[in-house]
Amino acid sequence: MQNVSATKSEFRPVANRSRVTIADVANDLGVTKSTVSRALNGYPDIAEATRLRISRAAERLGYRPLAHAQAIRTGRVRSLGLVLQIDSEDSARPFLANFIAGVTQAASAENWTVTIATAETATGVRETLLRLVEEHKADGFILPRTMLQDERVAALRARNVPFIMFGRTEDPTGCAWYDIKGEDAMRAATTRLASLGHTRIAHVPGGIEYTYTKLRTQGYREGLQAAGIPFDPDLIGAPSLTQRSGDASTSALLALPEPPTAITFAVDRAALGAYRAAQTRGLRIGEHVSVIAYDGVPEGAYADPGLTTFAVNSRHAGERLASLLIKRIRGTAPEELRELAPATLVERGSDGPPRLTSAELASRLKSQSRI
Amino acid sequence: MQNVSATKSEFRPVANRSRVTIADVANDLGVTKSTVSRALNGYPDIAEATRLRISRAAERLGYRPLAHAQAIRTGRVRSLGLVLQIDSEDSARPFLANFIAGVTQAASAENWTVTIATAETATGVRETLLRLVEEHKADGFILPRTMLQDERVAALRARNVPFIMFGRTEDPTGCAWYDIKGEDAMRAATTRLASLGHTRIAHVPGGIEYTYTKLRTQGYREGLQAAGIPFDPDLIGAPSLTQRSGDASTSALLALPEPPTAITFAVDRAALGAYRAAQTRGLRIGEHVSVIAYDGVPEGAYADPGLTTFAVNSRHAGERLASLLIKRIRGTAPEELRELAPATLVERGSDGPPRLTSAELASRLKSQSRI
DNA sequence: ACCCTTGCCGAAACCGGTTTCGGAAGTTCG
DNA sequence: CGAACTTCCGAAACCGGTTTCGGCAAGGGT
Repeated sequence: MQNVSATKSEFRPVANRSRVTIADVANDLGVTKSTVSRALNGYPDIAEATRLRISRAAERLGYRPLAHAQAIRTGRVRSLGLVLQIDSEDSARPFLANFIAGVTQAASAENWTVTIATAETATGVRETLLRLVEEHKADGFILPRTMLQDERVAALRARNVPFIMFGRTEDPTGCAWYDIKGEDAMRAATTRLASLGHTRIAHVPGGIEYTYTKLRTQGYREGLQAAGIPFDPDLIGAPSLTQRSGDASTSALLALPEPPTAITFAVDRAALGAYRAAQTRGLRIGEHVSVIAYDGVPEGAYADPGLTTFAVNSRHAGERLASLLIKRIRGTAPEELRELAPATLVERGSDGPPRLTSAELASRLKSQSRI
Repeated sequence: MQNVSATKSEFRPVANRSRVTIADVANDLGVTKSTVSRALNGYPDIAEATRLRISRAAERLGYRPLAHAQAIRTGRVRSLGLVLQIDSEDSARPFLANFIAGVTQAASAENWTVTIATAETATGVRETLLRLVEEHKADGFILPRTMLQDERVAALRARNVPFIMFGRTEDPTGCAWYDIKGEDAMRAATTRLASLGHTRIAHVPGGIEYTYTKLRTQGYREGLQAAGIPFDPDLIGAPSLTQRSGDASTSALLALPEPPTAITFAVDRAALGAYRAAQTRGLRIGEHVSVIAYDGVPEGAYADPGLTTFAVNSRHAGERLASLLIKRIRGTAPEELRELAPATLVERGSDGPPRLTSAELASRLKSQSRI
């Protein structure tokens, strides 16, 4: 026997607890491993009485199959993969906890687990994804925040690895997805503002590479059209995902010769920046400037006035994504796994009838900036 | 052959791609599997030349060992477990993304993965933890937010499963940990306020069950003592973790006959509630009421004035926790795996010399409430 | 020249399951 | 009553690795 531990970098399991194996169950009953395995996995060639005896014995002895031992033969580790892109500062934060909770809960319900990884860049995400695929750490993947052209989709599609998107994409072939109808929400937001009497309604989009941004902007334009308001490209603000950039974007819109009296935001966080922009100018949100946003972040409730927004249930999204993905892994065709859910309007105080017309607002802003 | 798929609930892997196995590498070189395995795992009884040949061939053929196939013999799945408690609304949110990023990054660096799960209640967490242990889905666990008496610790200790705490606990036997010295931060916050001239300094603690709360409150009291200010139990506010409860807690403190002119908060979120409380009363944070908090949430930077706080680098915490845990799993004694790191002071505008004495503040508040 | 190490690697068992194959009983049917 | 099916389960191979054991050849000591 050679002394191995000197060079070998890793060693034996700390706890080599005598776990009950399938052989123990078999011995206890005087049957073979294969019978136990088939009984527990619901094969039809096992007598019902035997199946009962076996499952009771397994229960009694506290037998738990080892997922990775099964995996070696079945090729299935019973795990869902989730690779998150965590860039510098901003992004998906607020929902993350709930989203993960949803995913893991639905996975647990089927006795699956979730393998999570992160990367900072898009290519980093791709590499990580491929590493997990290579080592088969997960049987399928959830792809959050899909983009119009998504390299993750391409990579997984090419390798024939099951996946589901949280979001949509340009080329839907072979794609399963769950998504929130952000376009409907933005259309509703716009018509709502129009029926309150607004005619200068702006829109501040989110990150341009994402599919949802295109859809939400599209919804805004549909809303405009439905209300008979002509589209004015000047009223599309700078893309914003954070409070800070939302502030900047709003400020720019208010500096327009014909400033908007209402703004729809693709993202709550950006809308929260509008509060600051308004406050700086002595304007009150919901009176001088109406705002409707999208996401449903908790801070929106505590803003003053409360932010009217279309909330998405990200926990539920996580749950649906997990169970759809499990179905996908089990063989359901992707075309049958496409779900869209509405966002729900949370009416608070940030929208109301225009107190000033665009022209009045403009002159008020101009007089102020002279001070 | 029987038709099985009718009853069996799950079936074959979707993609049975011909992956290259250790046998392929062995055949390619005319050696045996065992030689390849030992060469790749750094056993000393393999000639250096052979090792080189083998590792090059493995590289060339694109061989990646299957973690779960290794696990069946080694008992190690190369995965870290993380069970999060996601309660109703509030809690650990802001750091979560960075924290997870840190954990997964350090794990990836060693070619490990992270298995994540969530539960809503403490007992749910325990059950989930035990399920993961039973099925050996992870080789060890990271326990965030440890409490003075923590049932997770007890459960894992009893089963001899490696773990590391993010935080400390009452009985440290067999425990490894990484933690931020919140007590030092709160002491520094208090002495800082004292040296600015404050004498009525309050403290709003966090969740009482957590170890960190006890430590931070203790730090506050040490700071008081160092400044020669007697401790007044009235100045310990109601425990707060959210903006809303921070508002309430601050309001209660300001209603005191001798209100504090400065407040230390165990948690940023709660401190953000103080802004609201102050605004309602026509008070300005950093002038009439000074505030220093702890955590370093991004919103603090955008508050007006910016929140002075002791920031914790939760990403780095995640990294350290992951690498310490891996060491623990590899056999290092827990006593050698205990790290404490300081929080770093971020000076912004929420603290300053008292503009009013406590008595003046009280009378101003009283006159106001009459209106 | 002989024995004893030592270095290096092959053969085979093993880990904990799943799956194939075939055969012994029991049933059905002509 | 015998042949042909069914039903049900055992034996053994298999999955992709790791680890034990032993043996051969080269090297070293006397």
